[in-house]
Amino acid sequence: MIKFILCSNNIVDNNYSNTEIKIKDAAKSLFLKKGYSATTTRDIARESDINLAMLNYYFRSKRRLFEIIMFETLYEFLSKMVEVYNDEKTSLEQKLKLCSEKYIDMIIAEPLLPTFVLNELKNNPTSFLKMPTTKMIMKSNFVAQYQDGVKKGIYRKVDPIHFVTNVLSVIVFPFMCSPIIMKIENLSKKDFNIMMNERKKLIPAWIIQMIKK
Amino acid sequence: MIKFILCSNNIVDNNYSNTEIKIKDAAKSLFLKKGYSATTTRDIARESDINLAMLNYYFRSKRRLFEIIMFETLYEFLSKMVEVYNDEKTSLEQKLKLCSEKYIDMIIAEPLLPTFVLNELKNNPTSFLKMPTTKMIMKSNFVAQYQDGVKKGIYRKVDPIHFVTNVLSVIVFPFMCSPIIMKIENLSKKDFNIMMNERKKLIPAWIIQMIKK
DNA sequence: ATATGAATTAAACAAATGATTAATAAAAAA
DNA sequence: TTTTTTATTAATCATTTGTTTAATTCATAT
Repeated sequence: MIKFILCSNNIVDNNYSNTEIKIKDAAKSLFLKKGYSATTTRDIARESDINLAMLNYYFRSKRRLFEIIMFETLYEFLSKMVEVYNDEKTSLEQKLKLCSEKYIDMIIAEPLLPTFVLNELKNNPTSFLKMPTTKMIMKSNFVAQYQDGVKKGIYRKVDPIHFVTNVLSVIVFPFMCSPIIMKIENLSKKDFNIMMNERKKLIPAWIIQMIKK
Repeated sequence: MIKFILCSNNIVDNNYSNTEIKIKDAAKSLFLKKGYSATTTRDIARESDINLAMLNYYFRSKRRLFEIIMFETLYEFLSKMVEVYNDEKTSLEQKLKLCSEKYIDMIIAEPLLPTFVLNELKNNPTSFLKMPTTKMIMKSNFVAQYQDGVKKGIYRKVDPIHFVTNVLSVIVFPFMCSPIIMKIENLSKKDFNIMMNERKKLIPAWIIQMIKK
């Protein structure tokens, strides 16, 4: 029998088996590290310490297992993002600070995620299409507050998509370059994370300077 | 007999055969589109319209073919980058304008390159290690000019690695998000490129605002 | 024209891979 | 307990994949 769950650390009622989680956790780890094609079903079976046949028993195929993991990962990630963007109580500047902190923490916890997602997305943009949260970003309180600032003459006017793109760029891209940055600056993984943590304070200031008149 | 050449559009003396180029061009296109693992030798043979055995005849293995292509691609890309950074005649602000224009043009011409490189790099950082140009960026005229501006009190002081990272982030990252941006903004590929071309002018201004006191 | 080496081809090989099967063990329901 | 459903296992299948081989064609130099 095949069952569906959102993710291993989920609140929803779970009567799923233990091996099902073991498979998903191992598969997610391997997919993130090596990508879809380079990960074999035997890799997953070995890593999760289950019998190879169990993968097909629970998930029917490697492709389906991948799609479930991709969906859940995206959903979890985007949900957390939208959360900050839509907080009614915080100002734009507070949001910038909050999302820098939160996103950097999130990516430090799962540094392979951005490259993985953007890479797999390129071949199969449909996964993202299904995400309800995707389009919400441009209609978020965050964007509204920026546009409000433009109206009031506080901020320079520019298409909000540029604004949002810039914020995400300076937050996410450095992680995708981590191998390069670590190499040219001779940093350990720990050093690199310190550098990223520095950026939590720097990024909000940079963005404000970028948009302030 | 196996011969080595830098790239198909190279100046160096070429007595390489036609099929060798055909293989490399097809392989590069496929590797960029699907990644190393998802690309099969038969894919490459079909795309380049050569016999499967010719791949091993000229390049000995898929892995070696990939590494040659990766090296050449990186070399070409980084060379062009360093070129702008080290121009003695231009000011920092001019360099910002020039590199925005040049890099955006480069990536529009080969939009899959950044994601491909950063993704494959994650598994195999050695390819980048071999690049002589990598470390040069931090010792470039570009960085020196920024630090000079800091000394003169014109620019805010921050570790140059942050400065360089930010510039590259706002230039490159949007391309890596192109599927997402196109989706949430309902853009065609053409529209997206128009948006990227807009950024050629915007980015230098943003960066200056970011660093100027 | 002929001989020699390079280029090309079709066929095949061995290993890897996604998936299935049939038998067995464990758990749940009767 | 017995029966029935669910979970697990080892073995196997059919393709796919990277690579090689042996034969053949092509080009060039003698």
